Amino acid sequence: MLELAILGSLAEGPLHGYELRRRVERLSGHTRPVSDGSLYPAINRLVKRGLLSRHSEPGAAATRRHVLTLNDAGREHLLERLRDPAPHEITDSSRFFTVLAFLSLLPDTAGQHAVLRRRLEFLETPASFFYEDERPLRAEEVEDPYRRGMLLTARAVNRAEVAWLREVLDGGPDGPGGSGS
Amino acid sequence: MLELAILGSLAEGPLHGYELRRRVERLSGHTRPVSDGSLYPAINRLVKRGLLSRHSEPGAAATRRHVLTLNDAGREHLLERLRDPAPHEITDSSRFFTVLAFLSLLPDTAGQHAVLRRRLEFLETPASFFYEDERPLRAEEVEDPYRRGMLLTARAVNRAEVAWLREVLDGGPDGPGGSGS
DNA sequence: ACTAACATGTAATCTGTTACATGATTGA
DNA sequence: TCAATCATGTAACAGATTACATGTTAGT
Repeated sequence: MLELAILGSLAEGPLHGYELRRRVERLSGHTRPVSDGSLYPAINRLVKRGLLSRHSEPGAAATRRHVLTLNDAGREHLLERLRDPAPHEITDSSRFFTVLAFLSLLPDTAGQHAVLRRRLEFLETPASFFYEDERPLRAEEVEDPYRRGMLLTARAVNRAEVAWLREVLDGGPDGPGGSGS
Repeated sequence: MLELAILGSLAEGPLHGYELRRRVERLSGHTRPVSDGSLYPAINRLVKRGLLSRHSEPGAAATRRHVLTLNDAGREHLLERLRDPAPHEITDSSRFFTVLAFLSLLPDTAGQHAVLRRRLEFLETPASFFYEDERPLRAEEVEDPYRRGMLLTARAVNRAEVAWLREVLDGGPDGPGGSGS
């Protein structure tokens, strides 16, 4: 996931590691710090795979900087990942949000909407959080007050995201269905 | 985090691994599968640390079962973790929800509310998601439609959880402040 | 002199995933 | 007989964290 965030952040322009870290942290609202020990090895993996180019530059205020550029192979790889996210990138909210942050990079609205539809479908699937033994769980039947809170919060989250997705997909100002699938 | 979920699930009664997996998966609304490769090693770590006791039992329909029991040391460890969660267990929603699922195990309302207050304080802290360069980010100024969606969804989530926390902490039917701190 | 921000890395360790490996019972 | 469910584990690998390690520049 860090790798996707790195590739996406570099799609907007070259950055060096230190600045890249800030961009990636901003994606999570600065709630998930990115450590040196995960950032630099991730960068090196991407360079080794030929997705990023690295060239040195005299540091602005300190040691030499390594400016990272997303090359053609990297851009292609990024677009493929965005176009066809893995199941857990649809299912896990924090991963999905990383995909969403860069979804505009896909050149066609149809491709963007296809991803949003997968998320919507997941959110509307019975059998997850709100379901217990094949039937919907009602807040009143959860005796534990904190588990009730989990349920209420999860419902609110679900409703808000579903409403937004529906609006974008067929109620938005661009007209229903976007470019279609 | 898996370990906390295991300890918490066993606090309600002894279980064998296979059943335990289902309980743990239920906590995430069945959106995060727990693999054998994470479950059994985690159980073994907890047994090795002396937090769980394991005794064999003839399997109901298959191989022998290993019934796991949370022992005194395990219960004590669990209560300590619930009473004083690590920073990222307050900050990271999915981790916080795991804590929340078992928070009722803390014997005093004051201790429970202290944890909820930490979460509330975090959610109300400016400088996270909604903030950019020291000032609140407004949805209208986010040009990217998907990033705008992230912001709107995140706000809705935040509002719902803050409302629930405030209600529990000082507007709930138990009266303001619980047992106080 | 010291601290913060800039700047990049490695090593040990932890936690998790996927794939591999085994084996019994129940129902179609 | 074949698939599903029950039941438990290991091995290889991936990814992240913390701590360690180094070095500059700017401000107090």
